[in-house]
Amino acid sequence: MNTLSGRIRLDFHSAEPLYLQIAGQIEQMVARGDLKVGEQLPTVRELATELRINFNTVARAYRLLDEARLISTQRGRGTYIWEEASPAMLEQIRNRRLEEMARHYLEETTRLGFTLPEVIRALQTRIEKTRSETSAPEGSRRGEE
Amino acid sequence: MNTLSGRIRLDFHSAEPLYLQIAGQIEQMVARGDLKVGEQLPTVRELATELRINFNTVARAYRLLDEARLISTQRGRGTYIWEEASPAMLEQIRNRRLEEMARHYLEETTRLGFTLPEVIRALQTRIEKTRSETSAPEGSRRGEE
DNA sequence: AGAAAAATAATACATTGATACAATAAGACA
DNA sequence: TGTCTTATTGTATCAATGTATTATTTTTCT
Repeated sequence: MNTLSGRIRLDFHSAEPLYLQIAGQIEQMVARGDLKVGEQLPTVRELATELRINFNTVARAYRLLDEARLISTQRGRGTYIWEEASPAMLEQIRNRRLEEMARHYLEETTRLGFTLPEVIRALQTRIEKTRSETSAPEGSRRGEE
Repeated sequence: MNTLSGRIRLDFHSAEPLYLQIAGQIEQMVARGDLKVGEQLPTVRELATELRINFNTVARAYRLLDEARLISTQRGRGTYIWEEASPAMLEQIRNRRLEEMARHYLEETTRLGFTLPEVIRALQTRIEKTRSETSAPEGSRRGEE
């Protein structure tokens, strides 16, 4: 039995979609401190059974919160409250990650003995490859809506 | 305590599966020469405990590298860096790593919602920063970390 | 009413974890 | 020395988890 169970109330008559109701209520619980950092949420199937809805609807709510960096969904493991729940810090963290990844990319490639031109070249190649992959096929994308 | 312990970093938020992260980082170490031919890797359970994951996930990474003839897994004995890893093969691995690093860099940054210009910009910034650090000699920057 | 879009559900899938198993090594003991 | 037992190693199988794709239902708009 998880913390969430029995604490989410769905209004099936509401104009607000179920997945938004779920996401909103979880958001509130985090804001109130009812859900603490690192805490595990019920699985999509558990919560879906509780609420008598399809687990994909719960998954959609989770994905929304995941993209907002409020929770962390991990395939095969479960979903957890994100370690950094502060909205103010998010942008800073995000930018720091960008710097970190750039630094890491440079460090590791040059440590392998590649020259700067080679490293940049590899990135360009990859960019072009990604372009042709995402434009050509009948694209399934993630960040839609 | 094995060479690997404490040198593999997992990102549980990444879209990249854990077993691929592990395999990739081991490959990286071999390409860098941090892991030498014949050297024993930690057991699947050891490494799994370190990383706080299930040992089957480590086993999967090992199996991947085993199939690629980079390591040799032996039931009841342990896993070792493959004895007959030819220089040509190491070179191949090295190039594969370059591609992988580029792909990973792009994937993770765009997953965080950064645009291509932002990503490239971050890399340029980092390059310049590195330049000024290495030319203005505060020190022998070696391969630490 | 009919078409388009959004929300929800159904199904198949990939990743991770739990558990039991098989092979090898190491030590005990006759 | 030889064999037995035990511990340690990777392997196989299946369950549990979130994800992706597609279909169906519901809502919205004209």
